[in-house]
Amino acid sequence: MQRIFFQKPTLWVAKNLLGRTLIRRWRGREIRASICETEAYVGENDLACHASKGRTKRSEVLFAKAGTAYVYLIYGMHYCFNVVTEKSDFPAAVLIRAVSIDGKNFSGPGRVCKALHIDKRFHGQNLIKNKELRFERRLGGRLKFSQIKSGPRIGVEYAGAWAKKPWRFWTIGERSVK
DNA sequence: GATAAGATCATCT
DNA sequence: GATGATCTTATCA
Repeated sequence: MQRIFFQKPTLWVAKNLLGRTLIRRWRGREIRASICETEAYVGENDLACHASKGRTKRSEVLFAKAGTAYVYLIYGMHYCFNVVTEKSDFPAAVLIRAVSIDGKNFSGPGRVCKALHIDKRFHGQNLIKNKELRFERRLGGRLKFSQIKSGPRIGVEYAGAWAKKPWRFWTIGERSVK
């Protein structure tokens, strides 16, 4: 996929990633994961976004070029995989929350990373031309708008009004709620 | 089935 | 020293 895709508005990217395939080359195999749930984190004003505290060592990568991987560890044991969006120096990203592999559902950022063997080695890597981890161009037509649902993001209650924004997107039939 | 607790650490204050 | 963009397991009903 081209960088220009990720340079578009984050909410657009989050929606348009649904139904696309993420391909992970691992030990000579190709793991094909269809994306079924995403979340958008947009800018320093978004209190749920890690960049809301400014440009720090942790959030630095969010300011990088669109198409860069943002991977971090949470709760001491789970990795979360994001793709940086929009223009450089504007901190925004899309979190991959759930994928489907061989018909099996992996819901939750931690499980997605486990299934795809993603860890902090990918942090800061450019995914536009990456052999180990890349997005496939869509094969069929684009997902119908009616197949996409949205709702508030998960686990960000502390973000006040920002927590209520319907910036989580999932495909119908794949909802993975807690 | 539902809810609660425990794990465990990089990053920020 | 506190705290998460969480998941698994245990303990209830």
